[in-house]
Amino acid sequence: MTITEPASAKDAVAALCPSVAKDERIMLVGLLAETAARLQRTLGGWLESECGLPLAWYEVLVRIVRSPEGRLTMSEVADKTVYTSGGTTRLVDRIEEAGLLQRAKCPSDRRTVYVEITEAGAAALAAATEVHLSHIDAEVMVHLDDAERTTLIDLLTRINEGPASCTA
Amino acid sequence: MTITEPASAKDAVAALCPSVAKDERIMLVGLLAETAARLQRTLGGWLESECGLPLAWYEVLVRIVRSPEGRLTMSEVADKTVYTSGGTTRLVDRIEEAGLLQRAKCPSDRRTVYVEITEAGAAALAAATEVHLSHIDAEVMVHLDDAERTTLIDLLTRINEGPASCTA
DNA sequence: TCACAATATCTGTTTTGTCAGATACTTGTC
DNA sequence: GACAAGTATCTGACAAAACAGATATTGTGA
Repeated sequence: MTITEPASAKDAVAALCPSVAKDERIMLVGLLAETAARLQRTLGGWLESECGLPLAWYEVLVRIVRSPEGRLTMSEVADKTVYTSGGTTRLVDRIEEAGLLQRAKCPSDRRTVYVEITEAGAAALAAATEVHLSHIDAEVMVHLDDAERTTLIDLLTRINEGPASCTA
Repeated sequence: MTITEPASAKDAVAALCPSVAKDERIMLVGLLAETAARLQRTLGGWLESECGLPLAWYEVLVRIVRSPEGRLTMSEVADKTVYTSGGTTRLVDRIEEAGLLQRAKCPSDRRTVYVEITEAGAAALAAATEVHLSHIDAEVMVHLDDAERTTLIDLLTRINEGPASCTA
């Protein structure tokens, strides 16, 4: 009979602590999730309450505008927003129903559906951007100078680019 | 009568492009969301398929182990994981039902509920950590050297710390 | 050309999380 | 001590997203 009865879970935890709790790699992944979630909560809440535009919709509209063709396929929207195909269908359904974007046929491949922004969507995006930027400045940019912002974008871009792209 | 009929939405988009599509601040917020979501998809998928432990559960367990007392209140879990209080109640319900953590009473305040890890939870956490770390190394750390990882943690930590904490 | 694998999107169902409000407890004031 | 205000957690109803599989279309090799 040992003495480990009362706080055995705590002992197990103590054994874990150095390896788990302080590992920078695990901290980084958790911190990334936490930061993104917190920004989505705060910035998204303000954007929606002040503009009536959910942040998820904003992200879709921005990515369409950003694209070279001014339109994306459903698959591209799904990939860029990291939703499943089913989730994308329904998200686009809602935004389309609100009149901010529209589906269009692809003449060369009848499976493909293009997603384009409407005039109302462009107007909503422009109005929301002004509000959004002011909140980003107040909430995020006060913590970063220009060089740090660029660094952060660079590091995140590299993480985001998936499996190591180096060949040699 | 103007000539703006056919591609008027495109014109509106063109007017937006410089200000919206290329603004580093908006890119940063979108990139942060995208990166976090992508990692949750990939790392979370692997963790769950190989260990049966959802990433959201892992994050809760890690934060409990990381805490000085080895336990958190429901409010603290909610704050650290960026869930609502209701969402936290249900998340903790599920993890508790799986036997990986347990609620405990707070003697000094009967409203407060402590959340502690169980032996099974500690074991699951230890097993999952090994798997999780190998995937983090392969998916994330190949893109960053040690200094960059530290920089990234620093920048994210500052963003995460909410409203500017400077006083003068 | 026909069968068959691959691709793009959509749908039925279930899980997950939010929101608003309920409940239970504590604290400060009179 | 009683009351109002504040705090911590939980619950009911709803919305959003995942998962698995269906449907339609395209590309490919015998």
